[in-house]
Amino acid sequence: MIKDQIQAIITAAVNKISTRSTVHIQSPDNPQFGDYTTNIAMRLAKELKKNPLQMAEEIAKQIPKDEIIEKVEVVKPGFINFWLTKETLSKNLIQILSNINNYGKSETTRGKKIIVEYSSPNIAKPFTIGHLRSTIIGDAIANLLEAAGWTVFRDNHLGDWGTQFGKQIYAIKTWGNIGKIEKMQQPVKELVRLYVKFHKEAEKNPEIEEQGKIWFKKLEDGNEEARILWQKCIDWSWKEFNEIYDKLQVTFTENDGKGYGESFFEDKMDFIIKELQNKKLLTKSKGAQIIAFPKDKYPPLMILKDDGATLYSTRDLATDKFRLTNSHYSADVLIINEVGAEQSLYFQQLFEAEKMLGWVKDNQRVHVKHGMYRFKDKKMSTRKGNVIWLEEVLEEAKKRAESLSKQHQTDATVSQSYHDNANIIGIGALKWNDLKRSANMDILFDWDEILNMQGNAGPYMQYTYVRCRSVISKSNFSPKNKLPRIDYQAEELELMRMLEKYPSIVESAAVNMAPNLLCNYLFTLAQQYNLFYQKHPILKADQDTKNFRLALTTAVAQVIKNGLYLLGIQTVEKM
RNA sequence: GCCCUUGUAGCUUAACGGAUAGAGUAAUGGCUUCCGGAGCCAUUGGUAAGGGUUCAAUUCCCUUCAAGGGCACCA
Repeated sequence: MIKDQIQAIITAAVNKISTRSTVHIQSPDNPQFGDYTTNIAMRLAKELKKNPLQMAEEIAKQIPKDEIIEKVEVVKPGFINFWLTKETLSKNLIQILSNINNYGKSETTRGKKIIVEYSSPNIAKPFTIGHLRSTIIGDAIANLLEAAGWTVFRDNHLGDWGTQFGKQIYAIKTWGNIGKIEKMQQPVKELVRLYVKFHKEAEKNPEIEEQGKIWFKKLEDGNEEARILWQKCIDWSWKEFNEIYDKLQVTFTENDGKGYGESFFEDKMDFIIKELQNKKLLTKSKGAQIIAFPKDKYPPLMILKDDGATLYSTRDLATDKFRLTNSHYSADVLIINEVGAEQSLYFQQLFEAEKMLGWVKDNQRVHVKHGMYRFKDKKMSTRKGNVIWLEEVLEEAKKRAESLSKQHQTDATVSQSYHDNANIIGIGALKWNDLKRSANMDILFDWDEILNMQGNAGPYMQYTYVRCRSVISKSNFSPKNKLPRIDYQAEELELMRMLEKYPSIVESAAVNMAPNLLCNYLFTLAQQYNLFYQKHPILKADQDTKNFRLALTTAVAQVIKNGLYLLGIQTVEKM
């Protein structure tokens, strides 16, 4: 990509003077400072004890004439700013038109393997707005990494094992009616009701809590009744999950698209315990088996309960062992978990344990954290039955998208296509809202907030795309491999400069695992296009100008569509 | 008690140690001959407080205050 070329040119120039510092280039926010800028002179000036401005001048002199650089400028404290030639921007536009999918891919990450684990809902628990974050963000990150050249494995670490099932089984046996649940439209709702009841009753009577543990032990020991009930819970849950993933258009690649749930590792844990014992990492404490960390870096991590039953940590270790040793992946595969920030400490413990085991190197395990949805007053909690079901949110999303169309509909066809697309637009609004901010921020649960349809919102992006398409469809424009030479308007030039940044934005969103970087970019691009659109006629312009503006519009549309696709957001052709 | 995260306009938020802190929303006032008003333009308004490091701090360090999360038999 062009950014790499600029970087190479400047690095070569700087190396003639000193090789002590690596050159970083960035795109300044303010266009008056050029397309790219570097602060290398100021950093070198310090090391070489020279005047930064002089240093900058010296470096600038070393920069050879190049066909992609129009102008080099040295500014105040010691910035060196670069402008691209119009030919470069124009050629770049043609590249976008010819093949957006391979446009500007980086070679540095090509083929590197990475496992992205996301969504990971729990069986027999509600698929809430909370799980939505992991699903949406994880999916977007996986897409971004793929676009940046990685080989991505998409895994869903289903919570289909654990003490909760002991509780669930006890609850179904005590207060539930299997035949009745079987016939229900939404069996999971009933399972959750029973789960909530369990916790209520357990507060009054601690004996019940014990029963939960006993039944999980039975399940682990292969008790037939326990196994049957457990399997039923899984089947009931999958019915619901499939519907949701379908609506959200989210998919997984591992284990035939179902992901490796915790129960897959049920028979792979003994091996882990043995390895831990052999490496003398297990300590007995209050009857349980724990990993203690040197110098109490972290609190101890429990591996086995006092009754010998496993915990999530045991299963997670088995999961990662599988990933690191299975030939499907590779020993240096990067593993990232998109999981809520409240599990930060746990993941630090887990990663530390894996390092102590000698399994992974630094930075091979990554926890991508996201903040939680919060109510103003109370906390969301499955145990207390205090949740927002995702289905409810998806329904509301659709309703809001529809009602907006009623307010503004101009004719019957627009309205009709709008209703057809209400789902896509509603879900787009929901996804965009989740992706547009840094993931680690908490989101206050508020319908108007999460289903925002105006301004910096999903529909704004989709609308801009639709309008681009509409303009194009009213002409018989088809992309050519040469653009007419015209005098660019300021808004046009700015759009061309922005378009050129797209590949490096995708790369940095991928590397930083931060889809919000792409959202920021796409929104600014759409704003810039809308500004241009209001100011300059396209179809009424003279032939050359019209062709150029149509090419520009097509490129913007391609980038928006491609960008939204990477975010997991669909576009529509009419709305 | 200890640990982690977060404090930016009324509200929701952006900013890779860099240049004049950028948006959305709400409020007010404008803009529909044209390609689509889910839009565009303008105005008002901001880095929690106090120190420090740096040529340069919203960003790094320290203190205080505030919010959220976590700290072994849940995940």
